[in-house]
Amino acid sequence: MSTTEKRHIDPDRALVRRKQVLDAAAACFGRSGFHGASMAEISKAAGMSAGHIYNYFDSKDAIIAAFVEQNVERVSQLMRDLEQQADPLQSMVDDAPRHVREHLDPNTWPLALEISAEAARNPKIAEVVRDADVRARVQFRAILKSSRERHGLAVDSDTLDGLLDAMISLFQGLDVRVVHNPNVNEPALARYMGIAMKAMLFS
Amino acid sequence: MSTTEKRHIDPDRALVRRKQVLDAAAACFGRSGFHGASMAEISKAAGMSAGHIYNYFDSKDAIIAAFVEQNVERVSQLMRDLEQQADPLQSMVDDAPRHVREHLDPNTWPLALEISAEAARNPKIAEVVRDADVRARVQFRAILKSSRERHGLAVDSDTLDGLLDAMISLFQGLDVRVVHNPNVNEPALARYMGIAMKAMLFS
Amino acid sequence: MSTTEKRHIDPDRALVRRKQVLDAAAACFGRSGFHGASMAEISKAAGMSAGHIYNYFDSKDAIIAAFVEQNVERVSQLMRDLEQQADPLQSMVDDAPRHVREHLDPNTWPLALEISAEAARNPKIAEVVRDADVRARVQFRAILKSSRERHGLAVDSDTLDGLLDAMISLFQGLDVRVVHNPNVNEPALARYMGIAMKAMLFS
Amino acid sequence: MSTTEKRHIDPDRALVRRKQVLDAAAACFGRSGFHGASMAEISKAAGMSAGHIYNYFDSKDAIIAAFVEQNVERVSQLMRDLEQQADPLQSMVDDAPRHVREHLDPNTWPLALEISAEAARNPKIAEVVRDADVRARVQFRAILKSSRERHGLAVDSDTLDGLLDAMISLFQGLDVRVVHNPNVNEPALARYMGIAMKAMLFS
DNA sequence: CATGAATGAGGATTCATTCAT
DNA sequence: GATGAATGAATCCTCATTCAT
Repeated sequence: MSTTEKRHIDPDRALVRRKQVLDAAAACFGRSGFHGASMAEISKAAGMSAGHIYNYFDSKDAIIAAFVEQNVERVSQLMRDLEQQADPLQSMVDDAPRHVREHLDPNTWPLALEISAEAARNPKIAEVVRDADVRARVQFRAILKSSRERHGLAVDSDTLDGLLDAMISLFQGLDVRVVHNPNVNEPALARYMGIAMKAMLFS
Repeated sequence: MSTTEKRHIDPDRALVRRKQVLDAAAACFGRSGFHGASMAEISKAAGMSAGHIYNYFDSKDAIIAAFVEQNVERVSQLMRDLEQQADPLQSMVDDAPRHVREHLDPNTWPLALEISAEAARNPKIAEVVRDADVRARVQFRAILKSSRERHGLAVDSDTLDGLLDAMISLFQGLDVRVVHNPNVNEPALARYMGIAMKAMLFS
Repeated sequence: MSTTEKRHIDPDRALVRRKQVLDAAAACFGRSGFHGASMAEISKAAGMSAGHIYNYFDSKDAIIAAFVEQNVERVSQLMRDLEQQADPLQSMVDDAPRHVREHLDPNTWPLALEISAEAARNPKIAEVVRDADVRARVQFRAILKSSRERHGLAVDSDTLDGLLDAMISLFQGLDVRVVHNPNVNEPALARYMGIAMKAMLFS
Repeated sequence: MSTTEKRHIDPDRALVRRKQVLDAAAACFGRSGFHGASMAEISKAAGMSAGHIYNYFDSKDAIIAAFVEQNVERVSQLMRDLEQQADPLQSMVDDAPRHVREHLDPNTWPLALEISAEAARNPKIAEVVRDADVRARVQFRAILKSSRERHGLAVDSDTLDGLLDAMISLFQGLDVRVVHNPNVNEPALARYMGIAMKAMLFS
């Protein structure tokens, strides 16, 4: 998954332009979805002619791919943050409310859903998403392993596999949940999320 | 629940035709997504001319809406099944592996995701989905309430709110998870799902 | 090179429509060239919406290919006519004026040129054109061989090769010539064409 | 002959630049045709920015026109060469094989065809091409006249008209021929070309 | 002189929808 | 009821051309 698509004389300016487009795309994608957002819509939001966008991206699909790549990188950042914690297991439980709040943020979840839905049928996007997932799981697994060892808990492969995916599933479910129930009782939900996490992490 | 779309001479035949279309649509939507599936594709799958479909549905959006409505009803059926159990709380925990398996079935999750993503941007679909969710939560809440009372557990409103959404979130997350990690370790995941559910349901 | 592109319930009507499009295309191609003619232009000339044309042709390129195929078939017809003659060699010489006149017809040559120019860079068209040329040469060669044998002239392979291509070249040159000199002195030209042909055919 | 396109500080440098562009254009036009070659392609081949080309040419059409003009001048050079010969008629016949070889050269004929095809629909190009043709015919006619007089052959206007166009036609046909039959038997063809030329020139 | 970023009109193509039969 | 021919608006994308630097 390439980082720079075209050669430009001034790479900084080009990067700014690419960001402009991706930011505009984020807004449009959130509003209308990948397929609902037209290049015209995106170009207007980016303050740039539609034709010019093609100096920075090969196609609309390339914009979608770049956008997905960018979004998918945020998970790795999360992992790095978690790594810094003294006791990651406890931190996760303690930070549950914050993470819940973030996952319920209406600027985030429509895009997360859109990405997953797209990945479900677009193999190119699926690849991006799955590669990122592999990387994130590797990081997460290492964190869980060392933390659990310190707590004297099991760290066999199956255990880590299950814990890993169950934990992530719990959070990814939030993005879906809020679509179906926008009036979710956040504190109450966070409390139970904490209960579930604690049970899993320390079993 | 907007069922009466058109007037027909023979309502039974009309119903058969509508079902034909919806079944075809299900296949096409699963393969190509709501926007990727064309009316031509659907009409071919339905063994019916494209034009004729418009005798049963006002528009493609109407087909999507009807399809979503139909899909969303399956949750209610689940609730009714659960209601029949002697000890629903324990049944849920015990049945975790089966539910996990079902949610990881590749015939199901792409559509679940597609529906959620569509609901995130199409208000009409959002309404359908949210109405169904309200109804499902009412049913689920009643089941949880009576079961937990029998177990001497708290049944205050906040508790039920949180438990409800956390439980559903956990399962809805599976549909997303499998997209990102198609090689998920199912038994291991099911085990931890069970742990999380048990902790939540009996807290 | 396929003959029927799409399936239609009424093949006759479809054929009429295809012909409509090809006739319109002929006019537009003659006026503006393959690339200069837009689908909008063609559709207007065909009395049919641009979108509808795609029910009969896969793409604009397919229209070009079909058009070329159709044009290229006329040479075979010429060969069949020639075959009927009692003394093909003499007929060719005698009919020189008529053939010259036909090649100078302004409805014909722009398209012949356009086809050759397109074949020079479009491999798909080149194939069509070359296949037709092979077939035409096979027919022409047989005619020349038997006629020359009857006249007691050489019919070795090289002789036929050279005679063949030189004869065709002479006529194909006319299409080019008339572009460069639209005021060509037709009878005078025809006379010298006859001289050249006679010399070649009977050497 | 419209040479003075723009005013430049250093006319020599400008001429060099124009040549750069025309050479690049020749390569691109040969590869992709007039319409297939983009300004971006040409500018890259010319080692010059697309924008800068517009300091030397008013438009892409102006480049095409200049390119055609330049190409079309080569015929005059041929005439001058021919003029130098002791017996031009015999020289033509003798040099037939060389001329055939040159006309079959794949670096030449695609452009000749492209030019003729363009002239068939672009009046501006048609004018350039026809003007050049008039001049070439004047030169050729003078050569033929004096040579034929020396040989005691007819030199009336009609005779020269016919001979002229038939001779040129024969050669222009080669450019077309080779597109349709790339495996042309060159020596055999040259032999028959010689036969035809001899018959015409000395009749 | 020279660049290449930026524009915007125009092109091919798709597709939901209509309607005569 | 049922067809599929027909429409036309909308979409992505290309490219000649301009212009600030």
